[in-house]
Amino acid sequence: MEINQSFYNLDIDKQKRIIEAALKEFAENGYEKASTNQIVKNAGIGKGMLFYYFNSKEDLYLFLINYCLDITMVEFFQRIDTNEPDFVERLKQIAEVKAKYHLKNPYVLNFLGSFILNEALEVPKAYRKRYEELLALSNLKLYENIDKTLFRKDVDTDKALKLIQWSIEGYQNELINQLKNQNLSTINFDPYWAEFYGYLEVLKTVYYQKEEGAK
Amino acid sequence: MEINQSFYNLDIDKQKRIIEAALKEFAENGYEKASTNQIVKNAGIGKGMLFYYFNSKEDLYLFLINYCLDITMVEFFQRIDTNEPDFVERLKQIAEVKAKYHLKNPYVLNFLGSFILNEALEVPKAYRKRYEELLALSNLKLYENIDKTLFRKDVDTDKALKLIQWSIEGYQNELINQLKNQNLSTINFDPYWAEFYGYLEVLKTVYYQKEEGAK
Amino acid sequence: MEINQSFYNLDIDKQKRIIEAALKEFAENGYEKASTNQIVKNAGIGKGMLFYYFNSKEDLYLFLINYCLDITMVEFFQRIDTNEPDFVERLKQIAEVKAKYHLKNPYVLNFLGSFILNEALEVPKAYRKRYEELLALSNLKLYENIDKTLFRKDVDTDKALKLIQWSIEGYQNELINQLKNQNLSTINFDPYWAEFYGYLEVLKTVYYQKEEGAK
Amino acid sequence: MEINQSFYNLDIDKQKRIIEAALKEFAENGYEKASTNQIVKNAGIGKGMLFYYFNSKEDLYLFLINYCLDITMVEFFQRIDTNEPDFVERLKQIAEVKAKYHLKNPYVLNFLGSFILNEALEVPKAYRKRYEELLALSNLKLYENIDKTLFRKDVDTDKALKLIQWSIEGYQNELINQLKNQNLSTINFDPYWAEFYGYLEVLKTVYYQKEEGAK
DNA sequence: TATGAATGAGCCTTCATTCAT
DNA sequence: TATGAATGAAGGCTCATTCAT
Repeated sequence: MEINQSFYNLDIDKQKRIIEAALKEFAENGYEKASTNQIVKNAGIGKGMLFYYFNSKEDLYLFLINYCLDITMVEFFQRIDTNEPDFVERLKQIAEVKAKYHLKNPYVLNFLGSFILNEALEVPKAYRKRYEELLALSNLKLYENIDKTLFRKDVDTDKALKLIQWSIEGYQNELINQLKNQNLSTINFDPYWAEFYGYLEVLKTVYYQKEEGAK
Repeated sequence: MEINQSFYNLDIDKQKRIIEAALKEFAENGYEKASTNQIVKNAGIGKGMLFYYFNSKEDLYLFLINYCLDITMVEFFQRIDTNEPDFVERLKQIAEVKAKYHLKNPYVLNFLGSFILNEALEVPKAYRKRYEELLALSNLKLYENIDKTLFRKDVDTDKALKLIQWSIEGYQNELINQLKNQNLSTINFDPYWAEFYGYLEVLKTVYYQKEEGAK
Repeated sequence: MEINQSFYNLDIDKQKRIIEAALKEFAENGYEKASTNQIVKNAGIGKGMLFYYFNSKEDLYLFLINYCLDITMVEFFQRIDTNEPDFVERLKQIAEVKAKYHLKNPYVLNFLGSFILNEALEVPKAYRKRYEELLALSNLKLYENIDKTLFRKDVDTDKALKLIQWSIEGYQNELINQLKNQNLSTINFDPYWAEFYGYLEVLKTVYYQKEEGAK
Repeated sequence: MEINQSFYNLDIDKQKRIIEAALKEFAENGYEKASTNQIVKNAGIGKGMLFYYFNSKEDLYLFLINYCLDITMVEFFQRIDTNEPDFVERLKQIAEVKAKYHLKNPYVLNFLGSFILNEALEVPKAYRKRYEELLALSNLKLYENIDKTLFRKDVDTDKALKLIQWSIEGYQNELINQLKNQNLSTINFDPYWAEFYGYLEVLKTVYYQKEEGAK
């Protein structure tokens, strides 16, 4: 279950090469179809070393889950600034952090996505738990310190928060779907951000109170 | 490409057992990892029969796509009544139809989901096309004959429609996630419907105009 | 080991259809690769009947050996006229009988050929023995009543007989090889016969004594 | 298409065991029916190694074709001395070379024979071509530098050459047939050579001119 | 008799894992 | 440490044979 310490004694570069090769292979093919042969070939190491470092394909997979959760924690959640009390603005900020994180770690999100869907492998409870803790943290980051007085009074604010969140997730999913088969590095994202901000304005208009001073 | 007619001569029950076993295996494991051995074991038929009926794993998969698209057409799309002009009410109706369809055909939706994601198998264009036709029909069923005058004038109505749709999809996904590992037949869905209707009311409140006569 | 008598109660036509289908399949593919499915399809009978008549693929094969040996006896050996005392003329006659027999029973010779080569199946001794009896008969037909005085005195006549026989077999094999992939029914055999007769004349010239009376 | 270099790093003995096992299996059963299971069992190697070395059954087969053509070139054709102008002596010499080659490489000739007959596998043109080049070389080695003045004038010399060649092939085939099921290493071939030389003398007597000086 | 659906052993091939070097 | 050769279980699929109808 534990990986061999000697892995950490490798060049950082070699570690990275191995991890990226594995993430890529798992993200693109899923757990079962992923080939350890392909991984060692792409990583440029001998077949035996993969199993020396990680014992088994399964342990490698579990290691990667932890790795991705760590990365996500550091490069995503810790960068979310919870001082912004405006919920829609908060979501906007999160979207921006997420975009950077995704560009920097292209396989991580896909890998985590495939991990959630994966039912082929019996993932130990501990890993699911860590993931759920991250989800909980996600909620905290999302709702902590939000100024609910901005919302109109004639609807339940918690419901409103959820509806807004879902709207935004829906937009992002649709975008991901559209861009799925394109080369991300060649895309000009500006129009998408503009469109996104347009939607955010609508959300503010319908869910927030009319601004007093504005009148 | 064509399946063996003798399959249709089987007990309806046996046909169902085979189809369900295959849908389940594919939905849970994806095309490549799905094991025909597992399917025959779960279906309780001999090893050779699967290939006698369906020639190959691939043809079985394509058969299932068609089967699921047919089911979905008949038991989902054809039951949506487009006479209802109120968008939120329309969504409510669709949710109800979808719930029945899902309870009756528990693996179909999962399978179709896995089919969309599948990159392992080169699915013939015709199948993708049928699926896209269904998606187009879906839009028709969703937006056809909707009364846009119900919406408030200070936001773009098309944006509003999208935001509402995403909200509702978000709610449904969250629900599915929560209920994923429970035995559906033992659940009392009433509280969930109540919660759902609550959300719909909020959407009406925020996105629709104040009703004239009400004042 | 014995085939089911009911086979003989079938229409002669149906019997023929089955036998020809089986001979063709075995001759073209060899014992192992021959498909009983293909045989029943070509014969136009149900899968079960083949095994009802012949018990097993192996027994069918053995039946066909006997059948071909019988045919060969009747349509080949019995038609060779051993009154011709001139060895080369005898061989010429045999070649003509063989050609007719081959045209009438296109698969029989190929099948017998494949039977001799076959080491995949342990053919019972009895069948090999019958085949060897036929070979013995072949020798009889070939050498019986031959006028050895025609041969020159300075070489061993038995050796000469063998050498002549091999020469002719060599010619025939080469011809078969050349014609292998052509449609026999479209070939004009006359030039080949002329060439063959040319070789026979050479054989007479070199192996026979100078004719007395001719001088 | 290329075989794994590691095959060549094996003990020569192990290489031989594998090659011989494969040649035997293919020669005796043909391409389709030959079982890779049988080959690995006879070669005493693990199931996966055959595919590690040779990728596929087909590539193994193609490798063997090349291997046999190489062997035949080196151990058969290159040893034929075309300085001997006497055709019968040439054939005698060829027979001796062939015998050595056959004893040293018992399965090669059988395998090549089965390769020619093989219709199951679409053998790449290059292989057929190499084989045909060998056949062409064979003709060269057979007829090059032959002194045709030795032959009697009253028959066509080319016909005579063919008839002689067929006679000798016939003798060899008959011999092979007779010895087929015996253990070659225990046979004393001397009497067969004596018999063979006897036949050669007859051929000289009948096809050559009477020697001038002898009279 | 006659059919063809049903079975399961065996086919070639892949791949995670082990181990000699 | 590091390699990659070696193993064998499992994969999809075929096919002679049996059996319910």
